[in-house]
Amino acid sequence: MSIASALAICPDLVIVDGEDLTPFRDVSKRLYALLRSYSWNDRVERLGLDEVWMDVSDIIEYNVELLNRHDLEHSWFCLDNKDPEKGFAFDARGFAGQVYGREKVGLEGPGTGGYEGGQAGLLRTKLLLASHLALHLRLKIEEEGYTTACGISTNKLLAKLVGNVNKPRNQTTLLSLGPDDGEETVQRFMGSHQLRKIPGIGGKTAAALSDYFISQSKPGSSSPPNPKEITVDDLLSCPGLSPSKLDSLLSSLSSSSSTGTGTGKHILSLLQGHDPSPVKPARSIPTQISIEDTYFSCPLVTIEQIRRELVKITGSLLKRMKTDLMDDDKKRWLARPKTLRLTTRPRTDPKEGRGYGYGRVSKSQGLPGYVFNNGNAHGDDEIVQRLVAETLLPMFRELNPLNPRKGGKEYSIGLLNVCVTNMDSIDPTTAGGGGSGGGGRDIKNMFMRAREFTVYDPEHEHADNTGTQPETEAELLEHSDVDVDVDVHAGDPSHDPDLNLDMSDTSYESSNGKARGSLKNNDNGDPSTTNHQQQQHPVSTIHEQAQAQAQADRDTNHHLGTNMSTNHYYFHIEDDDEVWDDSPDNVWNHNEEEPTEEDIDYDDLRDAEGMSCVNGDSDGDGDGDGDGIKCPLCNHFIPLFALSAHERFHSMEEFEGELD
DNA sequence: TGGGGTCCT
DNA sequence: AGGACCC
Repeated sequence: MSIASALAICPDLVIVDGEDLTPFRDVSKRLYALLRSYSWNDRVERLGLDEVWMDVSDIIEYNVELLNRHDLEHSWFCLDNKDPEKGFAFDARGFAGQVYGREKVGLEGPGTGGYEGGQAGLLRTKLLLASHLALHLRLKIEEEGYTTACGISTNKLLAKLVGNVNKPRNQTTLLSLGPDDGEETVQRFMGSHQLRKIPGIGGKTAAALSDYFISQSKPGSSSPPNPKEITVDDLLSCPGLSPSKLDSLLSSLSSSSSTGTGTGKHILSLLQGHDPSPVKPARSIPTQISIEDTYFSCPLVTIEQIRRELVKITGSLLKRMKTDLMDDDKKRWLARPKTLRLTTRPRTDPKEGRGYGYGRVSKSQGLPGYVFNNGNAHGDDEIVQRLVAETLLPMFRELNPLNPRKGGKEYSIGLLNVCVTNMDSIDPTTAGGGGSGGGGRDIKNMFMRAREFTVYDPEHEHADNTGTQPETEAELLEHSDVDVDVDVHAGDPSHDPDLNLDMSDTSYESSNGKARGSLKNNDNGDPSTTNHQQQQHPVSTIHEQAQAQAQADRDTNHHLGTNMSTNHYYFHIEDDDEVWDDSPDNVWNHNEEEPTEEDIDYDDLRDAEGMSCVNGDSDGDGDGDGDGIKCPLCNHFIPLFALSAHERFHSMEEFEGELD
């Protein structure tokens, strides 16, 4: 819903100008640092503010060796290969959390493909260990006051997707266990997804694929397929499907996908659950920093308006540069962007709304060196003014050469974005000036928040081929004529012991049934996850926590019926899942006593620096998206940025005696 | 409809 | 410089 239509519905709505994402970034940073501190290989990749993949295959392999199959119940998971005491006890007879595929069985018992069950057994063992590691990490994050969801699998794609299966505050391991089972499980899992749900297949690609499916299925049969509901299975059932066919289908898209796709071949392998992309090593320096503002409902028309906005934006940008590109003391730049980019979106006619990025145009230029001159007494203001006057405004005029159709000398600008990029990075550990005192072993200056995680085995990275048989020479010659083989018959999964743990954020359920939005476990005394117990009984408690949590999840699901969302508060949730259906009951359980205003702690709702949110866009087409909560008082969806304003709104109501 | 990001042409 | 993808 646009702000304009929100205002139409609710004229009293107070709109707060400009979201400040700083609090989100800070939390993100903290949790990312936490996760990173557990990694042995620093392969900890983030996506957005709230997702992380971790490649933990090294940790898993180490711990496979440690397993004592004669006493699985009392296993020890070692978190530090130099300190055997660092770790946690767990029960290796079963998986932690939920499992997709086969029954939920552990390493013992008949027909489990058990501990010594060959390659499949080994993979199962690794996945099982990863599930326990995932639980451990998730509990650590809960100690910080946040909840997560997590997927565990053998590559990033699968881990991310399977993390959605038991969405709120839970984890799921995708059991893909070898030639006899693995591919079946993976294909069954993948096949059930709508095309658009596959990461890497975005709106354009999904539309093209759907069109193709519809064109193919038309002659024969039945009901008119809804493009959005076409599944991977549907598409794969098209007889004529081949990589080259897909290539031509997608050729009109100038480029495809971020996963390095673009080719039909790649898309096909995605559809089969293959994803050779490695978890990228943690990066301390972003490749780009940008600040933008939109003026959708009230386009900027005068050059003076534009100048003022550019000053605001540039001021924030300089601040961001200092927090993200300087060392802790703000003494030294760790990286200097070399390029400055200005992007605008001339407001187009209402009809032309089409793409989300429609009409964006940009210009790049060198970033003047004076930007890095610090220590100025007047602060940044001079720098900002100068940059706007000397660089940004001229760029703007180039971008918007003449006055638009207004007839006069007016602009009509719906968006401004200022970006610094092309980082010239100064390696902190080798930088001349520096801290002799201690190598940069401090990771606290990283960003991140918690969400996805992965684990895989770099050693097998070359066997990219989950997609294509590692067919020796055929592989080498492959590029000569790529298409023919549609049946990218997966390689032997047991060949591919990559583990991929995907941790994704979820929700927080108020533990006492009272609708308080507190994020902190410690605040509301949730007994199952307190620090205290964990320290007192490290061995038994984590397992108990797992059990308790699993039981709690079952209870929750049970008494809530099929709708897991009731009476949950969601804190930063994924974009595309069905958890939210926007019906009012989703957030507020009418069976619960209606809260009075005193019961509602807006600080808590906002807590975590505003991490609370509700997913709005479940169809993934970009509409209705936005983070926020449903107000317990009026049941309206309140975007995060408007939360405090909304709170004020109710206080005013109360003040005026209109409430009640 | 928002305020960011990444990678690939 | 722009497009496609991600949150």
